[in-house]
Amino acid sequence: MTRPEPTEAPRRQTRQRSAVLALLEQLDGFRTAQDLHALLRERGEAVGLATVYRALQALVDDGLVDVLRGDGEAAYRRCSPVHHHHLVCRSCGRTVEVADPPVERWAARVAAEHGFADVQHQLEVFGTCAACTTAR
Amino acid sequence: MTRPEPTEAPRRQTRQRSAVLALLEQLDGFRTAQDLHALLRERGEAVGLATVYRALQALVDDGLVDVLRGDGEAAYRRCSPVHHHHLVCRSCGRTVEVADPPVERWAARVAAEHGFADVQHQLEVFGTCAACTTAR
DNA sequence: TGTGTTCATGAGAATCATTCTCGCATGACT
DNA sequence: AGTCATGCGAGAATGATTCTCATGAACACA
Ligand SMILES: [Zn+2]
Ligand SMILES: [Zn+2]
Ligand SMILES: [Zn+2]
Ligand SMILES: [Zn+2]
Repeated sequence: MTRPEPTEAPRRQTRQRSAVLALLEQLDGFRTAQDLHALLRERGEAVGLATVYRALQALVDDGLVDVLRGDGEAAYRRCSPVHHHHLVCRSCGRTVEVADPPVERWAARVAAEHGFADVQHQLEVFGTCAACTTAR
Repeated sequence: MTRPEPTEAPRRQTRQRSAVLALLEQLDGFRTAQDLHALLRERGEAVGLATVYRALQALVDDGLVDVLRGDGEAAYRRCSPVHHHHLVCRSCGRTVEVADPPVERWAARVAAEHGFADVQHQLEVFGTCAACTTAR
């Protein structure tokens, strides 16, 4: 998924980056950069919007955060570093990480059958969680 | 995937919409709206950019075209109306439609296990096609 | 702890795809 | 042909993301 990164770029520890990561740790769903920016401001840990974007990008590069590109804006979530997919509530954003070994093999096989190399895949499942279903 | 559409909106046939669909029929990969707009202009079949976007949106609504949201811009491709996924060359855009019954069942099952309803999923496989691999 | 080098920050401008506005043109139907 | 709802196009507007660049802060080292 991520490249081998021969030159591990040094990452400087700052209040802002810590704040972004700490906030993500407390949330259990995907959130947009703008949402996170607003939340940080509410909590007094003000961080510039551009910096939020930069911090998120760095976290994504480091494999600590997953990004989901929906219709308009991208959403970010603190995730485990092992390969997995998501089951996302399209109403409240609540997310469950799910693994599926079969689809991993399937993707590799079907790609090989068609002569494709350097294969990646993306799989996301969307639905309405139990809480949101009963709440309506 | 698509909503029940109680009032099937009538779709008026115009030169522009026909041109967009005809162009898509000739291409075998995903193309952005801007690309299609440029191609139409080159071929003399000039169509306004806003109209290209509107035509594509209509085609998507009608299930004739699939849309792929990459990093920045959305890409469109004439596709068969039956449910399927894509194997896309990340270099030249060439695309193969692939079906995978197992993942359909898996998605439904894992969603149910977690209490999620009204489930959808999106699965795309990216790679470098044989032609692009040898060409480099 | 002081000092210098280097990278990070942030406010606002810039970018860029997409959508909206609105006056005019053109399909569909009688 | 006549009516009328729709579609068209040029340009403005929108909105998320990125860039600019002067200032501030981390970090390595003495
Ligand atoms: Zn929910
Ligand atoms: Zn996977
Ligand atoms: Zn290719
Ligand atoms: Zn499927």
